Amino acid sequence: MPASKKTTQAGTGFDLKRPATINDIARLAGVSKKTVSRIINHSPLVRQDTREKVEALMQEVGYVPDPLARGLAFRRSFLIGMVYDNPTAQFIVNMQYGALDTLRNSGFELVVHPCDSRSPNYIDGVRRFVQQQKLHGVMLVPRVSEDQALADMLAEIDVRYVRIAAVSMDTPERMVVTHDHDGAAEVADYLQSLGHRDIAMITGPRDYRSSIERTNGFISGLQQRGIELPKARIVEAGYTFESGVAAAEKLLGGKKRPTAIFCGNDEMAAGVYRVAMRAGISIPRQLSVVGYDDSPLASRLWPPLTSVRRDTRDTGRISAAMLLQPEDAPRQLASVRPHLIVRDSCQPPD
Amino acid sequence: MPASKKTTQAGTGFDLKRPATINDIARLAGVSKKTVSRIINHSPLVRQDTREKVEALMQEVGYVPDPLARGLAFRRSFLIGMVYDNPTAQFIVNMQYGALDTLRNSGFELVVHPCDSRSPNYIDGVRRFVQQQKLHGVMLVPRVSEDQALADMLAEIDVRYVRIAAVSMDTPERMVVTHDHDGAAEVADYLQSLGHRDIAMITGPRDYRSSIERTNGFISGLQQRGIELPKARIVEAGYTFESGVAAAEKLLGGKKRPTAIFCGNDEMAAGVYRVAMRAGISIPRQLSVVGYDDSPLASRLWPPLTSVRRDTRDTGRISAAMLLQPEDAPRQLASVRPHLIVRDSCQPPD
DNA sequence: CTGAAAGCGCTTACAG
DNA sequence: CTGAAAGCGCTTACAG
Repeated sequence: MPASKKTTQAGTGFDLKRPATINDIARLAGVSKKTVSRIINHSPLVRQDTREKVEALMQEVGYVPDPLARGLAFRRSFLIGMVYDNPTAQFIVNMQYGALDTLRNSGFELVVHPCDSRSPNYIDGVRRFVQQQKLHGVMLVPRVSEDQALADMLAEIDVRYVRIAAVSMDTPERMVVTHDHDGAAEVADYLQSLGHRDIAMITGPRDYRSSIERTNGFISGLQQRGIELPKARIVEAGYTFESGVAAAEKLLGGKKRPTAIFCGNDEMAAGVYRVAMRAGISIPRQLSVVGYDDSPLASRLWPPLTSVRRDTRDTGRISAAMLLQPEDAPRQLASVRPHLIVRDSCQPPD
Repeated sequence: MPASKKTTQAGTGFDLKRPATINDIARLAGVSKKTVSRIINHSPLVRQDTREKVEALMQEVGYVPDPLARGLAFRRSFLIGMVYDNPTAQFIVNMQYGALDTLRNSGFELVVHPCDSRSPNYIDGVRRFVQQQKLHGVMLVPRVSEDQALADMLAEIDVRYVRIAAVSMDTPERMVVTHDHDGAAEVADYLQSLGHRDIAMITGPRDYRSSIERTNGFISGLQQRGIELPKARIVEAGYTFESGVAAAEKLLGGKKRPTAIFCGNDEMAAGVYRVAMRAGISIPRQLSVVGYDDSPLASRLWPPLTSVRRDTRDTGRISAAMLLQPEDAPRQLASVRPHLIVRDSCQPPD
């Protein structure tokens, strides 16, 4: 079956079986292909009426420039890469949706590249990916976004990138900052306002910047309200459900239990729920719990989990938009702010 | 900063700043570029020693053919598209991981394309995506995989595709079948073996093939064991948590409650948990529950949910592999079989 | 088994 | 503001 074109090409007497090329447009419009090229690339060096005539023709014929040919000539493809190392599924998918929101109808497409940042040569893998595909730009999602060696490599091969991270760690035009410090501080505020004084925290791994920021934000938020978070009340875990279970067992197995626990993400909060359930500790009556991420899991749990929402889709949108901006665009750091979603997992202590 | 090559190119005296091209290889090897091209494309028409010499050189220089140039000449890119319409995040992500498992080091990359199959012109959107990018092939994930109009469009524009679906609905080389009927039948077996007789089901939407197969598989599985599933015990929902809640309220609000409920997916099972929790109905003591998907949610819930696992990552792997096979490869239908994962959400009825 | 010529559909560099 | 020539890095079609 031959490739066929649905578009009616009435008026031009033009009805090829194959897709139109820049040559067809040039011939039909009676201009050189260079002029058509200028119009494709939004060069200002085209007379207004010429531009309009050619654009009308392209519309009518359904002409779209071939990204492979353009990519070959430009020495750069029309692909945006998204590089990440195993965040939760919902986070990845939201980031992809967000990026695609801005890529849609831009002529760019999204190529996904999960990788294992603990593997010794993962940076080489990313380099091959970027260079072979001649990517137009790369989105770096936590936690690979925090790897300075990766960023250095990308700078060295001269490819644009955007890093999504809890705090700024690069030039402004390369950063989207998620302010995890503030999200955690808001939790501190909230728990204090409910009257909690003996509070604990289950943190993510200490080599994740998000984890450091959430921990420090929580500690300093409490401090500002006159509450100390003793070392013994801070347990490090691995951002996973299972590690949350283990951490909760430590915190809830002692003689004196905290009245509230803040978890570095929802998965670990689910671990706290599990332990509380098994131990017959009632949430929120005997124990208040707060998570971070506001994943779907938060509202599936019982009682529904109070959690810090991050607008991941929006983060993806913004990141992709930064990569599409012209090189000489005003360079400013982008921000996405977290905010607390209150559900039923907290109440004042007895 | 100039693009740089890390690879040492000792021995050849070859050390360009730019990546090597087919011309460099040809010149250095003392053969024509056509011969190099033959080697790249694994043509048999090359003498063994020529091949070895050139391949060694390519290795040494770190030469990789430019996919943009190859794509332009072939009139087909080295991109695989994945088209889907809003399944759960974990399902999408696993499918992507699976596809990337087989694409890794193949020279192909994965381009993602979520879409809204209820939108009137979504098929047009997919067509533009496929044609503009000159995709090498397309993976169709449920439920868009069930849309015959979409498949027809792809066949018409002559692009390879693979449909992932509950049953075969296309030529064998275009199908990966997930046998949802059998998965549901296994649940029927299991519940019957526990002694349940008054059983209910919450189904997905009736216009999803997966939903139809799971429902029919469950009904006929029960029938084979001598158990009828009355119409009143079948409630249709929307594969979402909220719709699961609503369906569970219907089933659990009546005078005589079923002793077991099979849900078309885990999200709806979580809805049953929610209603049972609120109504003080104990799972599994007073009510057994089974889900489908074996999502992470299944093991986060309390009690952990018995569910049907589908090997989604494997499905992705197989689907991508089918798209990479040569056109003339043996064409046979691929299968992925579901199986029941027993946890703590079921027990014999009182 | 190997190669010289032409072409894929665009853009860059230069000229006017 | 517009265009003719050369080139991006490959493959196809043809010839030997």
